[in-house]
Amino acid sequence: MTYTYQYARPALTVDCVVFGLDDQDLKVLLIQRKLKPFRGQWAIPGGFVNVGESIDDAARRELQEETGLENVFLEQLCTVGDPGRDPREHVVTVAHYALVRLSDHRVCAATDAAQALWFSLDDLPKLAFDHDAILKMAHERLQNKLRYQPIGFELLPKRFTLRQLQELYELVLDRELDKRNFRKKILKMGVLAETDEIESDVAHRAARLYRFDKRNYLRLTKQGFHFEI
Amino acid sequence: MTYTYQYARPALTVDCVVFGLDDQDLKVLLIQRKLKPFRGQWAIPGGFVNVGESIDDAARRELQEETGLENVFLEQLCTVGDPGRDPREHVVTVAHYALVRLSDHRVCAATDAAQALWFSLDDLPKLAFDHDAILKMAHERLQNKLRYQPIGFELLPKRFTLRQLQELYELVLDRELDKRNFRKKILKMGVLAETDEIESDVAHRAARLYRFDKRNYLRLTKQGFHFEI
DNA sequence: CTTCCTTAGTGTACAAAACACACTATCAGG
DNA sequence: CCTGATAGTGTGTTTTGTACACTAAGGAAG
Repeated sequence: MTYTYQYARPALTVDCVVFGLDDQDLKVLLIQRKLKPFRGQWAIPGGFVNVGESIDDAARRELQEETGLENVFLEQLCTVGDPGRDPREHVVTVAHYALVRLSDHRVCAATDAAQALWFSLDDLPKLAFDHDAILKMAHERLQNKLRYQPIGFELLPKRFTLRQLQELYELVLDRELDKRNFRKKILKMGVLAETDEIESDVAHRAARLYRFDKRNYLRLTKQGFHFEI
Repeated sequence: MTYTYQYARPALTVDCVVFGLDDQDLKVLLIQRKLKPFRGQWAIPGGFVNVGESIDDAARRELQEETGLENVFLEQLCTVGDPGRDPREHVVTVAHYALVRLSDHRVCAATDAAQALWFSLDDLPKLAFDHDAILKMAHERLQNKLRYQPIGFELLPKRFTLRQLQELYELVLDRELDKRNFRKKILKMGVLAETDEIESDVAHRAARLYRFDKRNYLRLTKQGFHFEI
């Protein structure tokens, strides 16, 4: 079965840069390509958009098929379509980025890919296509967006300590933050809810666990509140 | 001549929301469609991406063909591809937004469109496709981006008064700003260069003309400076 | 030439937010 | 019960934001 059109069409794909936080290291999930071109090389997960499928659906489907990930934070990044970026033909891709709780998604099945592995951001292999450029854009977007949108929580367990949250910000923004000022600021916002639990299995005083109070965040946002670290 | 593929492909288009500032009113450039579907209805300019053409090139080409505009500020907005958005078939579009100096581009030729006209944002006609949603997104993006990127200058003449600049911000952000605080803030940034000209043809004291000092802005940015109103 | 009208251009006091900084409390483990 | 490690807390200083009103300049009209 083939499909014929009056004019030539670029192929359309979706790709997804998946970030995860692993014991104080920001990682990216890469897959090893099973098929040509760039067979055997590492790449960010992605694939072709089906006709009749929305862009968002396609991105989630491909992510699921290639890495097993579902129900994650996923957002569009940008669309790149330089004619030479795929050696086969003109392929336009809608790049996305995703944030996952590594604690929830320890294992990564890989049906369409040879394997899927987490890589530290400063120890990346050579990537297929222009995926290094896409990854760089995704990282910059994450750094920017983290400052003025409460998306960092997507990288942490549902319940986290203030220290974990601070370390996340220090890691992604790449600068140290003052502990007291950080706590003051984030607590005053009113977007964190104290839980009645404390952390366990630590060889020192256990810290209180908090959760992101999304309901209250949305309420505040409607009143003109603007999240910012 | 036809083109045949092994799998069905969505069609790929680019669209562009063009903003212009006309004597203290933010306007959008719309074209009246010559062809089906939505023939005769108003739409934002756009068209199909050619194979072998980058997304940015396609957007600029379509903008030129349908409105005559060239060398304008143009940036990607987002990509939408819900299957039902075009009645003919599955069409994915990469939406853009552009900012133009109305003073420089008074006339708007229209080769591919029946006509092109500027509409005030609060007096829009019914739009073809999902262009109302795209336009809304573009407007929100403009409002947000204007605050932390020096893109407002793209809407003003090359040389402008501080009052014009302030009015632009008041208009787009939809709130009043204090004159003295605004001038203090923007001048202290060091991204404006005083020219030796003053405005003419005004029935009151003429104001000094400034220009955006892009070179200095880039220099400051490298040193960690962050533009913000 | 004088007056009127309209906008240009300027500074200060107060409030709020950001920032720098160090000690005591708690808990597990040996 | 001592050690080691992190939790948790407040204050003073600096910087930034905000509110606010008058004089200067120049064209228009008489």
